[in-house]
This record gives sequence, structure tokens and C-alpha cells, in this order.
Amino acid sequence: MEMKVYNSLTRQVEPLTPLADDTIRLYTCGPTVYNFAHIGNFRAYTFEDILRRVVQFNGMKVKQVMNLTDVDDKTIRGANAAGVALTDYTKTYKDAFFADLRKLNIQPAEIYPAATDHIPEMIALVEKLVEKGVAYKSDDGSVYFAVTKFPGYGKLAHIDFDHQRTGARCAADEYDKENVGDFALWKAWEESDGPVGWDSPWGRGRPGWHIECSAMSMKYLGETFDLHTGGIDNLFPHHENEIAQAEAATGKPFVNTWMHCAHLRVNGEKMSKSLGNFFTLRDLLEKGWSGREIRYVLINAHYRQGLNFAFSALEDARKSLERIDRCVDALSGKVGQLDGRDTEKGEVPEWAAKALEDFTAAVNDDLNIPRAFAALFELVRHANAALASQPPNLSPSQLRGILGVFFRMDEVLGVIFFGKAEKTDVPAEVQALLDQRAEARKAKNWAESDRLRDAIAAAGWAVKDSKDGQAVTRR
RNA sequence: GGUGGGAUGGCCGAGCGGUUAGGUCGCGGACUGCAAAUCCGCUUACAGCGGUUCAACUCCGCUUCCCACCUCCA
Repeated sequence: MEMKVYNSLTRQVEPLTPLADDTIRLYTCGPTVYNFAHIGNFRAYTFEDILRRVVQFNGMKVKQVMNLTDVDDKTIRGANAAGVALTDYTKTYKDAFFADLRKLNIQPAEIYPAATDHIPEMIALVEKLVEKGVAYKSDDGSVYFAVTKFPGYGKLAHIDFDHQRTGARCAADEYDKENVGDFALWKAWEESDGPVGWDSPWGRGRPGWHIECSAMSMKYLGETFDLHTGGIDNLFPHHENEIAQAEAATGKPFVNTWMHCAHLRVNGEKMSKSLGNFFTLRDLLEKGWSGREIRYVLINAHYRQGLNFAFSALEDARKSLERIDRCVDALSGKVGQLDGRDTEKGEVPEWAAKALEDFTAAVNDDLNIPRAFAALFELVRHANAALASQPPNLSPSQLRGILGVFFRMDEVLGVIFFGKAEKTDVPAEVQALLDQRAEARKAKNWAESDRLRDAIAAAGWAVKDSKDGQAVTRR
């Protein structure tokens, strides 16, 4: 089955096929490491994680590059305010970012280039643009890209610049530019930059924001590559400018497919640092939510649709995951611990094959994860029904086969087998109560059984009875 | 002003010109000593007004409201 995605450039759903080598070359705009990332940011990173997982699910390889913006206005301001070196300041947030990615079971990219490690590449690209006559140096030593010299400017955002009004925001930044739409490739050093700066053919300064992505993506993925993604707010100007910089320099198409995810909202508004209405991942973990539950919420809405964050969604996620866990645990409880490879030779019942087929169709249809979850829950429902039937009608081979479908689905979702509450050992005193209760139940002494259940609950454990005996879980 | 995306059952959230989305919550039933879990059933929704069509939540037009981008932003 063919994987299809929505291309922002053409505004159409198109097949995604690698340009070369069976490998999708993917550039994903990463964080500016001046603060802890918030869960709105992580919506983009989980979207990109789902994307790369679906590519792999379809048997293709992925080479993903995610940049780390470690020099810009905000990082410089933060470092200088804190009186520390820029690299020390950003390291804290780089480390935090990677820790957060692990919490959300986001697969690591193949390469995480930092902007400050690629200043020479950026200078070389700017020089090339100056040589080609599409960039110019201003009096203060900054270098700007002249958007009127690049005919395709606006093709990604589909903006017709001849009919744009010049708003207050544009005028404010107009100092040395020939045209309000021109953007900085290189920014001349200013007093407020303090110790931050690099020597260049135009004097001391630092790179503009957009140039790092053009320079680093082409360095690691080639001058033309498959796929480039980011949040919808990056579409313009950031991605538009990346195209201008790259294509003006190389004369080749920069990127085949552009994908953008919609924003996470809170109380109906975009969650953003500038609005101050954000939760970091850490905030939610401290409130007792797991990375797994947060991941579930972030992926269980279509990526091109706005998602309104609410704690009730986390509650729902917790309950939904418990339902999946109970089913998977019941299946694996009958065949012992397995990993994905053990399940490959199992027999797959028709309803499980249908669920996998629906799941595959959903993820290949522009990453429709909500529909994929619907297929997963159909699998759960059928499996529960089969498990409950008397006499039991699932063979060991079928149990393995069904679990195999769960493993297969989880290659994309990353939420079934990841971060499940680990089985904690039952303390001796609770075990003693359980043993007493088993005795009482044998004697059909229900009053004593219920008393012991309350006692066990008081100790922090919940006991449930089934025909296989008592099961305890931490409350 | 320009551009794009929305408004779906108590809540979250898919979808399509005719056929159950799914989850969660609530109600009823089965099972169970009880509870939990599980299964079955129910609460059968598509902002408003027109239009096209044998048929519209789905297409078209208008109206109302919401969100985002238009040089900080995932």
C-alpha cells in the first residue's frame, strides 16, 4: 500500500516515494534552546516521529536531520542576562530537550546539528548568494537577501507580494533594507550581543535565523531532498526563506514535499511562550502524568487539525491506555513474555488481519492516527471477546499472532509497549493479606473477603478477582 | 485587507454524497457472592439559512462564530 501525505507546496495529498536509495531524507526544524520546550512544541516533534515511523512501517529508510538553534536573539539575551557563555547556557536546554524526547518515546533523528557548529557552512552559503547578486551588504555590515531577485518567492506560502499591505510589524524592522520583505542572512555585531560573534567577510556578526536550516539541511541531505517539516507557523517566513536561500544558491529544487502540523491550543488559543499560556513537559510530569499518556494525547488528533489541550484529554488517554494494557496483558499472560520477533510466526485471525489492514490504510492516508487508533480498538474488542469466550477458543499460535499485530501497530504508535507501569513487587504484608483472603474465599467467607479487600486497599493496592484468582495492582 | 484551517453526540475526536468511526463519560442487560474487568444494547450528533441531487454531516452559496499566518514562534 502506498503512503500518501499532504504537501503544503502543492496543497494536495500525494504519494511519498524516495528520490533515491529507498531512503526518505527528512529535515525537521528543531528547537531554539533558550528554554524548556512546551508540549505545543512537542506536538510538532511527535508528529515528525509518527511520520518517520510510518515511513519505516512501509519498509523505507529514514535519514532525519533535526537542527538545534543555539544562537539567536533569545539565546543571546538569555546567556548574557545570566552572565554565562552562550554554549553553557544552551547546553542545559539541549540536554533537557533530549531527555524530554525520551520521555515521549520519540525516535532519535540520525543527526542533530547545532547552528554554532556550522558557521563556516553558513558563511559560505551567504557568500554564494552575494556572488549571485541576490544578497547585498548594508552599511552596518549586515547581509540581506533581496526577495525581489528570487522569482519564486512566495510559492510555498502562496502569497502574492504585489498585493500585500505593509503592516506596522513590517515597518518596525526596516532600517537598512532595500525592501521590507528582505531578510537577514548575516547580522552585524551589536553591543547587546556581548561576547557572541564570529568573524566573517562582512565583519563580526552572527547568522540570520533562516540560513542555518538551508546550510545544514543541504550539507547532510543534499541540495535536493525529500521532505521538510515543521509547525505551521514556520511555513512563512521561515520555510519560504529557506527555499529562497537554497534555490537561489543552487539553482535546483530544494525540497520535494513540505509538511506542517497545526498548533496545540489551550483555551482556544495557540500555546506559545510569547503568550505565556504553556505547559512544559516537565510541568505535566510533575502533575503525575506519564510521557506515554501525554504522547497519546498529542498523537491522537490529526496533525493538520488544531488540538485543544485539556486535562480531561489526559484522563481519557489514561483510561484508554489501561484498556489496551489489560487486553495485551491478558493475551501475553497466556503465552508468557514475548518480544515482537516471537510473534511473527503466529496465526492471525481474520478480524485481527482486518484491524491491521484498516490500521495500515489509516496511517498511509496522510498519517490518520485517530483512525489508526479506531482500528486498534477494534482489535482490542475482538480480542477481549475471544478471550472471554467459554470454552477458550484462541490457540497459542493465535495468541502470538494477535500480539504480533499489536507489536506491528506499535511500531507506529509507540504507545502500547512503551512506558507501561512496571510490575512492582507486592510487599510482604500485602501478600499476607492476599493469602488470607484467598483462604477466606475458598471457604466462601465473603464478609472476611471483603474486609481483607478493604485492608488491601488501605495499604494502597487494588485487588480484583477473576477465574484465574486474585490480581493486585497499585492504586 | 490578504491567505489558510475550523464549528460533529456530556467531553475528546475521525469521516464520507447513501452503509457502526473510535475513545471517554452516563444508562440498561449478561457474567460475578459483591466489586472490578469483559461482552451486548442504549443515549443515534454533525453551527444557521438557502441551493444542487433520487439521496448532503459530506458538494455549492450566503450568514454567524472561532483559530492561525501575513517577517520572534513547533
